[in-house]
Amino acid sequence: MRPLLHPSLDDIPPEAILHALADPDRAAMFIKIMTDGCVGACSALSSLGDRVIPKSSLSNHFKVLREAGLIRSERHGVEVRNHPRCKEVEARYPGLLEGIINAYAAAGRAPAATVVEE
Amino acid sequence: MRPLLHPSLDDIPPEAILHALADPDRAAMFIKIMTDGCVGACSALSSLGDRVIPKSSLSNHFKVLREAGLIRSERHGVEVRNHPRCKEVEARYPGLLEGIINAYAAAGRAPAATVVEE
DNA sequence: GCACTAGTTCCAGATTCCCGAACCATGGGA
DNA sequence: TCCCATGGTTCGGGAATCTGGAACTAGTGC
Repeated sequence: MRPLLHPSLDDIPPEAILHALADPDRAAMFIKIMTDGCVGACSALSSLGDRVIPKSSLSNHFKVLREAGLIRSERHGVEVRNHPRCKEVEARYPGLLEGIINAYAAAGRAPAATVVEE
Repeated sequence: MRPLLHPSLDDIPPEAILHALADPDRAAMFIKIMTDGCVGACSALSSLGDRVIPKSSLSNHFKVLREAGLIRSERHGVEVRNHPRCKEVEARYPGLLEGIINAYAAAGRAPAATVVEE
């Protein structure tokens, strides 16, 4: 089990964030992590509409979000807790997250949410 | 030669725009179209840094941008002119384009530019 | 008609994505 | 202590997507 990577926002190019959030499932996961403040991986499973996302896909989605600097994952015993890194992203790319989250909200796929709070 | 498609912004989900701009080449192309106001496909070829992008790839990139509602392409004789659809995008997804363009600018990959002007 | 330019389409190889199966790590019981 | 359940990761292979060269089309001028 290799350790969880958390690159600095300085090392993350814009396209990594765009690519991570260009997938509706990942975007939904991230929005949930953002609004809830903290989410365990499997807890997210049940909540993404009625579709069931396989564990391996979920795990991979979390990895993509993590390596795009969007979330921070910590192992707590047997489970992993995921926290948003909104403030850091906002500091590096002001307005980016807000624009994206609002876009999903405008498309009726996310609750309208204040972005920068963690 | 099939006709050029220009879907309404209402039919374009946020992920299509994110996906289109998640590619650095496409983003550079779009930023050039945006700042210049209008760009022919082959003119963009020479200007993307020192790398040479094959015509077929360019053509495909333009198609992706077009189908993401980001540009409007018109045939004028032998050449195609591409115009940005910033206003429409902004109306549908406020702040999205600005966030993305500023992010590329913050990463030193685009000139800082005012977004909504066409 | 012919040649030239601008761009598109086709297709095959490379790359990436998806997800089931197998695996690992931790925290309880019995 | 040994086992098992839980929560997650890794592996591997088929599907889907991306890339770019070659061939093609469409317009323009001679």
